[in-house]
Amino acid sequence: MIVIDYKDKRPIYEQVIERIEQLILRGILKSDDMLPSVRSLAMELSINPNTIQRAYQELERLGFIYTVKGKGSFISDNQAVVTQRKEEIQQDVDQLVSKSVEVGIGENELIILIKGAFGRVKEEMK
Amino acid sequence: MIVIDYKDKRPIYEQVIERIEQLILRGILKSDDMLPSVRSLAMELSINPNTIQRAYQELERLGFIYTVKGKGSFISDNQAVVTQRKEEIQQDVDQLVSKSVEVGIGENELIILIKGAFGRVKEEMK
Amino acid sequence: MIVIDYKDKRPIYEQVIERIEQLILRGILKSDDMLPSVRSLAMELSINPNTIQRAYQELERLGFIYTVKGKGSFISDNQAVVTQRKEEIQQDVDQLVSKSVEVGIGENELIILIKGAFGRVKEEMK
Amino acid sequence: MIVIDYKDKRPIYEQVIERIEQLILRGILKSDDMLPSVRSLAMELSINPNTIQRAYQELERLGFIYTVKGKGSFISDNQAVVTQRKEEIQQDVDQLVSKSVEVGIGENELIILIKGAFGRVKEEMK
DNA sequence: GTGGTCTAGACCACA
DNA sequence: GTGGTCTAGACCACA
Repeated sequence: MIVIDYKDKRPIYEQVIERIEQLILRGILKSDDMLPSVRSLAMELSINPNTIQRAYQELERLGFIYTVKGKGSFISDNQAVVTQRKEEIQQDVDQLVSKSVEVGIGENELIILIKGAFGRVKEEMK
Repeated sequence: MIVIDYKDKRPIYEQVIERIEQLILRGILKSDDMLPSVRSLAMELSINPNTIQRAYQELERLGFIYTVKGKGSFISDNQAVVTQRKEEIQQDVDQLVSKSVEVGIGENELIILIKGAFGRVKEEMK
Repeated sequence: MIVIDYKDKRPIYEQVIERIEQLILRGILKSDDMLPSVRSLAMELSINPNTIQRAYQELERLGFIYTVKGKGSFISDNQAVVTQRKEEIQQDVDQLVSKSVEVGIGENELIILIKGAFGRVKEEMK
Repeated sequence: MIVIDYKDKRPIYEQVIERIEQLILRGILKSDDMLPSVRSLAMELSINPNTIQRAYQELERLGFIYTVKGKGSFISDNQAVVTQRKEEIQQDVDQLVSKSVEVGIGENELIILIKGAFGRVKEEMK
């Protein structure tokens, strides 16, 4: 389920986090589902256990998973990811608008770009 | 004109690049204007000349400035920055839309967020 | 495998880049092979790690290697080097022909020079 | 007659040398023609007299001009430039062939590229 | 004066 | 262990 792209510039632990968030978003991992153990996932992906450990710690800090000593790590609440992502999107929108204004792209022009991008996504889904 | 933010996580050389791009975008630096010399800017910002050197070399690679050995560095074409930024915006839009679709934000909802952000920008400018 | 020629006027980092490109071209370094670490290669060649670092970063920018933080640098695609070299050759040919025309060397005369050079290369290979 | 391109990466003195060589090759400057004085050319091009001085010294070293104290600098022999350029071309050909062999471009393929480039030059001249 | 390259060595994030 | 950034300072070519 989780794939590491070594040609991706981001650190591996970030990729692991994002992939797990995606699996939660898509409903593949649901509340109270158990995650693979640090060791088994590290083995499966052929990466250092420390890296998985770090990813899990970060996911716990974000409130997306919880850990029960001696039992393992579990998905805490799939809604939390949605909430956090929505906040990120709000920030992305603000940055995008600032950047657009800087180069003279106005509200209407940007909306056209947005509509175009949605059109493409819909095409792909067919 | 150029300010370094030590709380910013990005490397100093990247901040320098971005600040100079901004000065070009805003028309404060125009074609064939001479940039401060590597050494003088390093002194002014109290950072190492190598760091400025790296920023300038990157700006040259991007085509935003050109360098004449023994003379200095000069703004090459302020239009080049606009063009590159517009390409970045196109990419940002695509990413934003993908991310929105993932959490169930549709076209209309996203456009409302965009309009809101533009409204805020206009308020600030007043 | 990599040799620095201190009599060569070109900077060391450029020589390192070219040598690595050659090793890729000759198939000695293949896709996903790990390059020596910045530090170890620096030690081996008795040059500063920063200089190797610069060479590797340039190779990454050119798309010939990719880097995974904390893991190392790897050959990305040996075909990319061939493609880029072929573009260079096209440019070299154009320049050579312009230069030849300037001194009155025509098509047939230049082709004779080319054939002579190929003859010599074949001799060397025997 | 002489134009400096500040966006050219080569040092200014080299550009001056090349431009003068070109004027000789094209027969615009002929044997014993007087060159402009160091000072007047520096003024005309708005560059440092040291730079012109260096270019003239280099041209003298190459045997393309000669200097008479108190009189000025003169074209020595327009044939000398042709001879030197032909030697350069021989070297360029050797390098080009080596580079071609490295990427698997053979004699026939390279000749086709050469013919193509000559075709383009002829087109331009029409 | 200007930029370009390089050394020596430090500290950081990441695996 | 790995690469990434930065400092301090030297020496070079060029104008």
